[in-house]
Amino acid sequence: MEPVTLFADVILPLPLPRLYTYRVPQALSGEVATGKRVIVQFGRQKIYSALISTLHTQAPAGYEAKYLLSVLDEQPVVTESQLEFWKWISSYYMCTLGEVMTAALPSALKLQSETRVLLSPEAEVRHEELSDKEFLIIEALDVQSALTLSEISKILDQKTIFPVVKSLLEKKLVMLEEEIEEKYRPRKVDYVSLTPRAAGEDWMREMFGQLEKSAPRQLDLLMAFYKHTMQDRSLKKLRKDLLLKEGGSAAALNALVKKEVFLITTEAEDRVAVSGDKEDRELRLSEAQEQALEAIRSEFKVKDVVLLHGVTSSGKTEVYIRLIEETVKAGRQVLYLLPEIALATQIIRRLKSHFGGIVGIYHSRFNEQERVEIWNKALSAGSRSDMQIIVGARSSMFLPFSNLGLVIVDEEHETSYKQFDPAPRYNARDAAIYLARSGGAKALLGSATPSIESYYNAEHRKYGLAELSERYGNTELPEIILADTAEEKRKKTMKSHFTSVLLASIGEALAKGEQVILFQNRRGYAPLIQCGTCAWVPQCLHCDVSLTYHKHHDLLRCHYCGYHEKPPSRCVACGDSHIQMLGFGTEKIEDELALFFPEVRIARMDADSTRSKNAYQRIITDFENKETNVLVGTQMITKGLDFSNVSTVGILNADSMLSFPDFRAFERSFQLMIQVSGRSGRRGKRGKVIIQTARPDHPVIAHILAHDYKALFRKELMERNQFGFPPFFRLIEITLRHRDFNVLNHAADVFAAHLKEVFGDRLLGPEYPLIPRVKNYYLKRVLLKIGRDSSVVQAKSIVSGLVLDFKGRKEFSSVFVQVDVDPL
DNA sequence: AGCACGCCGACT
DNA sequence: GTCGGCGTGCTC
Repeated sequence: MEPVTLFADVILPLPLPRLYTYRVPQALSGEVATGKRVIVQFGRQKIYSALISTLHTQAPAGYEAKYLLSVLDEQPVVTESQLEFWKWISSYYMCTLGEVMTAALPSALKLQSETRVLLSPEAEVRHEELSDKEFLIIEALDVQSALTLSEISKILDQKTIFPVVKSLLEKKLVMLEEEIEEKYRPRKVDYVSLTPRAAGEDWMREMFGQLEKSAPRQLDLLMAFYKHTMQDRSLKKLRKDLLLKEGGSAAALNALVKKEVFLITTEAEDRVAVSGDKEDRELRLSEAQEQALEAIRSEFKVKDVVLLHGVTSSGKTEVYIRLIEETVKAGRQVLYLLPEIALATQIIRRLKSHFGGIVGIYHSRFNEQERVEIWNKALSAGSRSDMQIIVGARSSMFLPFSNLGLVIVDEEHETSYKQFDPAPRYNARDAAIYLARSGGAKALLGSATPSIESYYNAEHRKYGLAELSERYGNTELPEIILADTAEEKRKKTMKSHFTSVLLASIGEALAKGEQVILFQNRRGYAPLIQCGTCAWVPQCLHCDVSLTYHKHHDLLRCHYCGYHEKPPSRCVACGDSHIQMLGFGTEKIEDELALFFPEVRIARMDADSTRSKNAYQRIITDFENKETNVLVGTQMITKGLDFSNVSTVGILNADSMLSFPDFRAFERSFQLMIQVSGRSGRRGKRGKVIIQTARPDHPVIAHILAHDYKALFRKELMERNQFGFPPFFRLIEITLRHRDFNVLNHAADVFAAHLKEVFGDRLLGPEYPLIPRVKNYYLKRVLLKIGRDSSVVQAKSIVSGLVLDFKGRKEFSSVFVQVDVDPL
């Protein structure tokens, strides 16, 4: 029978809109399968690892397909249902499958070749025929057998190296090689065991005698080995490094290997081996928690998604643990999503102590090797009890689940669930719901301050709803006190950025040995420095933003591109030396507080102070252990932290949040303030929250005072309906980007005009965003509002078509078009 | 995303 | 004159 030729449509890890078709060589036709990685050549020389999306026998028309070079995997590394999920993300969030693949696969599974230049074996170098540059390369190749293109670029100190390489190729002096290598390497551990010969007692006795006389060090080593294997008879081998640590030298060990006493074997070892120790503490639910749990269970009978609205410190985690337990018992996997994993050590600790070794953690701070191991464990978890529970940040939803039973999205309102850059610009909360549905699993969203969208869905019975309105241990909700900054300014009772009310409360708490959290949603020292005479403000060279002053490094810094410069001693515009600082950030609060309370230990937690790997953990531990008394921080301190001794929380500037120019500003302000407030008061003691504001009668402040989420929800809903925002309308935001201001403006006008033809007044813009220039690119933006009654799918396909058309036009081909579905 | 081809300015 | 800059188009 004539064998049929197979063709594979593959996904390349590149932002390309289509799949590419390769011919499967007969020899590999038994090895290929959907979800396996293959090596392909793409373009003139580059080699990539691509992923097989589909196999078929349809030879492509119009071009000759290249052959696949090899198949990398024995078993698929991506499951069919994952591919399905990838396709959904790519169509819903309007990005390419390659972009999804790039985000989803650990990068150690994505391979790319590097071009290396080698000396040709038949090369006859005649130096007089070489240019200086060619000579430099040949000379370097004498020392080093191969050079990468970037190394050559360094040697020549120039970017364009191809002409030189090309000329060397033509002279047949060098050749090119594409090097690709598997990045994942299992960790190897050496073990020491006895050779079969050494197991015989007579032989061994003789050996002892010999060693005693001539090689005491070797004898010591042998004795150390015996000490362990005697203690535990089942032990046949010892880790080499541990054995050597007990005082043996490598030389002695090698000698014993040579004498055929010891045998060294190498085994692969897990990096992410999880300890199985769990504390089996019995989990006791309060009556309220039991009721919530029951509500969730009964809602799950009729709904796939349930929203758990539980006030701060109502003990949502215990409810989650129960549900996880039930799912695991039923033999299914659980995905527990957290907005930012680095901030969730407390929750992980609790899960680990309850479930032990079946909890796997996956997040961006793990190294590549560890991520591949977790990936592989999850792949095989269907059959084993490994990694039944995965805790992770948004990227963990891309792991290969085979039998997902429950997805928990904790703090579902958090904006960090949305990936902004690069594509795929997905919202992990929404994608998780799709993931759960498609796998027949349930999804549980939890929050003390649900997003308006989720609560709306719950009210309209799209989701089920469960409530937990009582704090655990019956602690009362904190007392909220308003401190009117406008009034205190008038009465001159304010000290810098602190009202007398706040200062008094801080002093009171500290005197009682209690801890204080201060929240200021702005990092740095002063967001603005300004010339007192001419109002000149230093700006970033690459972005249209003013620079923020950071006192610690004495630098003005751009929070968009990282540009920084020394602060000027006099005004650059008028030469006056009267430079003022306006506004304040966490750094300044920390500084000033030290003046009012010189004996108090203050810690600061923001993006600047947690840059190093363990800084975050250290700050938390110090605060937990009461090494520090006051914690000053940005929104970072609102996420998933439980402290038992905090009695007082201060919100330094509520107004800056409320006046943020965005339709979600009120929702976001409410969420942030309620969440920080929730950090105060524990163990039966009522906490206290001081909100500093110049607008004490602001409606959002009133909702916070009353702890009334539903009132905020109603009010917001009315506004959203009136102005055409989610949940009534879906948004698609399209940003155009170009180096040239005029090109950008023209492009934006043309682009918007096209969209307007179709969408009419549902299209807003083009407008400059808040920051109209970032990293030397000018930006312009249009916003598309799609009503609930019209088809989003259709709208998206129209937009995609227009974008493609637009990109095809020569004058605009250099304009970057970025589409963001459901932007935040 | 790379990477090659092709068209214009500052230098041997 | 060419070298080397970057804009444009293609990759199965």
